[in-house]
Amino acid sequence: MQKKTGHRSRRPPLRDMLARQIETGVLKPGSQLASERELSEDCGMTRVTVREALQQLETEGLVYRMNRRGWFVAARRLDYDPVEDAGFMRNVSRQGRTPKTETLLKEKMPASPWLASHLGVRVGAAVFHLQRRRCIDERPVLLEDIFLIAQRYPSLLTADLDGSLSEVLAQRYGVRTQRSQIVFTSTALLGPHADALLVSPGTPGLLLTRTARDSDGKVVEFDQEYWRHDVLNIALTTGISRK
Amino acid sequence: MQKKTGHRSRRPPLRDMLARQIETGVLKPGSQLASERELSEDCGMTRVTVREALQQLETEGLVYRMNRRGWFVAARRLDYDPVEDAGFMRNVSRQGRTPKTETLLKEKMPASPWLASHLGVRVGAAVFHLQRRRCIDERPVLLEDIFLIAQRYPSLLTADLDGSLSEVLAQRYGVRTQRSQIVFTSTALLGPHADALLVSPGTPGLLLTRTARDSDGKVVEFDQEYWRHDVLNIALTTGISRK
DNA sequence: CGTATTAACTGGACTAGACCAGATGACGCC
DNA sequence: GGCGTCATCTGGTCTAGTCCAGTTAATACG
Repeated sequence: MQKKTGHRSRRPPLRDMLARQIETGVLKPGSQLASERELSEDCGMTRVTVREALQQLETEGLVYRMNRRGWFVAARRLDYDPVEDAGFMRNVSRQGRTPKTETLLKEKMPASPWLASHLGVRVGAAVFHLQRRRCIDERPVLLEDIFLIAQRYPSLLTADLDGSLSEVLAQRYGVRTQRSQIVFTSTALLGPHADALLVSPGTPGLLLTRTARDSDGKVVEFDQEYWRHDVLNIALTTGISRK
Repeated sequence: MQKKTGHRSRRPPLRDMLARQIETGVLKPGSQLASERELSEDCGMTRVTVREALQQLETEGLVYRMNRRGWFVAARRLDYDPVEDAGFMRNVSRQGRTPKTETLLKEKMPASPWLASHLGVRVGAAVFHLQRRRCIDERPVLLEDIFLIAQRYPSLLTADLDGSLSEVLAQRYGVRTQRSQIVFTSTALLGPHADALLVSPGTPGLLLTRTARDSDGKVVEFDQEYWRHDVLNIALTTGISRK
């Protein structure tokens, strides 16, 4: 009449072993694990079984993989406060890490129906599309697509966009965000997003959608950020009184 | 010199097929998919491959499984605003769904070092521990562990705890939350949490940790909520001006 | 008629291989 | 010294099974 003992036999022995080694610091953040084949030989199990254990640890956020390079121990998560948003660059350096931004794409395009509804313009209106990849300590963690109403920001694409976009908007155009609507959804990273973040398609991820508006309620920017799921803690303080 | 065509062969045909059927409404929310074995025969692939496709859809949040019962199409996600938190019961019914709460456990226990630091009491102090499971439309979506300083709430465990806890605290003890500190972390649902939510261990999940304080800064409650990852959208509006 | 048994499901875990494709570094050629 | 080639790493995908453990519904028994 055993209820918890042994009845699942020895299901997660590799997971537990690695988890322990990571938590006790035997395996250090950023270091590479042994290859799947080595682990399977050492533990006397199939590669399929090893992969299951690793995928488990991946969804726990303890390890991550780089596409055909191997498995690595995950670093400490970044705290992100969507309410008191300090901007990526500032937030990352404040936590003792090294941020980097690459602009992968900047283009002018006509608004699709979906985009038009988010930006509050008519379908087909000219829209700037920026795609940026951001890294922490040289590791890609986030791919973002930013959409702006082209007419509001003449010759925006000639500006340096590797820093803070909101600073550019404020200094060159006098536009300031007053209110942001933010939605977080857990999702999977697929196709191009997975490629750009050096993860394999299907890895868990976090989608942050942000609509920023100025004091007139006009859309300043519409933003979709695809994060690796193991990089971020969303931390916020709700304050003041409420009824 | 094909770059995207065929080079990964026909990798996600089943995933795509099911995703299309779900998005176009051929498969309706809550309905059960064909069994893994059936799918593998129909599509001429191994069960391993079928499972990979299903797991992919699971981390996307399009389908979910119940532990040896089968795979089902996921329902619409719930919007949750941590800032304007209306409470689980009210929030769920407001969105046209049916909430339910079960209290699985209520006990008095001594504070571990970890708990003590979160509650601001000394190690070993008496603490109430409540464990509740909450459902939407009869489906378990959330398991929460609540910890309270026992001394603040005499005979709390005799109260009805299947409703709003904050109402009980307000009405019986005059204690009101003024400020909450909230952290969201994506994680995996393991062991007891997975069992209670009828998911298989290792499924992606969302951990919400909340520390609620009153106007004196004293801890009202400390709370850990394990959510199924596919149930929730975290939606909030950051407002008012900031520099 | 109700209850207990059981058979036919479901997914969960695992073995033992195969071949493909991107990443990397050693090596040799110019 | 610099550059291209190529063998050998890595994980990614897949086949064809096996056995185990809960779930469920049909069935037979009292």
